[in-house]
Amino acid sequence: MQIAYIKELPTKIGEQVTLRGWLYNKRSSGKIQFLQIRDGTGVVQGVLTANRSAPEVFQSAQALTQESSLVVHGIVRQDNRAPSGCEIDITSIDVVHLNSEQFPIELKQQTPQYLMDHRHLWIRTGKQVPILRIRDAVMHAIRQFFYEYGFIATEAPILVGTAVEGTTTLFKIDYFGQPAYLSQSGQLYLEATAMALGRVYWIGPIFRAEKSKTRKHLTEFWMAEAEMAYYDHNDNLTLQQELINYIVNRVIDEREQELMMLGRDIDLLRAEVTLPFPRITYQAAIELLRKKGLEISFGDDFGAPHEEELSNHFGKPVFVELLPKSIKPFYMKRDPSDPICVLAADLIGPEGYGELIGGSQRVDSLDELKSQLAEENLPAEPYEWYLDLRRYGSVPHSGFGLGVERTIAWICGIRHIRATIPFARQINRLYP
RNA sequence: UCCUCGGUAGCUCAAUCGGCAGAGCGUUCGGCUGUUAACCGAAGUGUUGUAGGUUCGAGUCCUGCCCGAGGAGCCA
Repeated sequence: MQIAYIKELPTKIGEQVTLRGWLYNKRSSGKIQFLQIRDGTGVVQGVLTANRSAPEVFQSAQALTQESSLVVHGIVRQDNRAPSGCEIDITSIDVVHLNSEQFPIELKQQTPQYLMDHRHLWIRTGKQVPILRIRDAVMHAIRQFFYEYGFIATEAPILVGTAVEGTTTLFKIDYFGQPAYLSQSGQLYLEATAMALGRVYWIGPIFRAEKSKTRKHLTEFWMAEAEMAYYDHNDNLTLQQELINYIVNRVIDEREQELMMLGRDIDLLRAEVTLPFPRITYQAAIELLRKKGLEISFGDDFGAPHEEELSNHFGKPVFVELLPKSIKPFYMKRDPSDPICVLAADLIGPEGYGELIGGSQRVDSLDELKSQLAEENLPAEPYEWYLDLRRYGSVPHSGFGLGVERTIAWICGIRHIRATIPFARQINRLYP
């Protein structure tokens, strides 16, 4: 008897198969039992009837409890009543582990706190499996995109001695008696690697000790960062929109069933990522927002209502570019035609998912970098290695960072970012 | 750190003006051959977050504290 995964059952109609998984749910009508079996690839309904199944098999099935693990042998049968188009007529069941205690997650509504407290079990149920399968596809699509474009996968350290942007709060740790921090960005290191390898990327964990308490923030999250030698601001934006377009289309191809289980409007998603994405200068965005009655003036950073308004106005991911230097970090290159602004852009996601990407062309001259460090009151010494990149073979270069969890939340159409990662770390959440 | 709302059975919630602590789900038992969060019948389930205060009487009103949710700021 062949071992099969639930996802591939539609191609095995009429065949005898063995499934290895867990009991998701059970419904029984006395002489007929419906067993919802899951194995991580999907859910299928197994059927047992009193007069066709062996009595001992029928009886053992009656004793099964939610989330008990089992190996099921049976024959795949096409059935239009089943959501996946097929069912399995069970011939025998090997119970691997019968749960004697009640499974803590009910297939009903529960509070976010309860579910997050039981995250290790919650991830087995409902929408959590499709979400995590979509996360897998997003991660894979990012790697595939960069691989196809000839980028080199690289790494940046997680333990660092200096802050990248100075402003953001860092997690401080003790490193053999000297202070160290958990990285809030791999960017500076990727700039160095890009000078060695040309075009590089990585997907790595990022740590921010901000006491943010919103649906868009985690204290530990994943960022896909890329850095490209000889790319200018425009090259940067072109690459970014192609990446987003690629990710979304790949996920639709590979995880259409999961998106439908989440009730995602796939046509809308497809329409949102048609190229090119709109581009608006910061200056024009301010004017647009003021025209719409929002309070904001030049030099202000966007708040949530501003992002949402821009997002709704365009109905697509939108680049806001040429932002004031005053609200941006020291490493961004000034716009030669308007030195108040920098050659940077934020990509605001549609449907209110906030900033998906932040990127910029980097300062490439030593003097300029030194003076911008001084402007931010940052000491030069810890950045000497970074300054070296401008002393030896400096070239124009650009890069960006993509927030992986926000991207997943948008693609899934789920409101809160905490469900897009197996174990979210938030201001009041370090367990499980 | 700030603002708003909340904490009652294992879970989700109700409890009118301050007057006997309730229901659904889950669980257990019984019934049902096509259920999709199955359904029907029966049973058990409480330190009302916590510490005080007001009152004949507090889940309900007042104060402090704890915890949570949403949002702000900051950001991806």
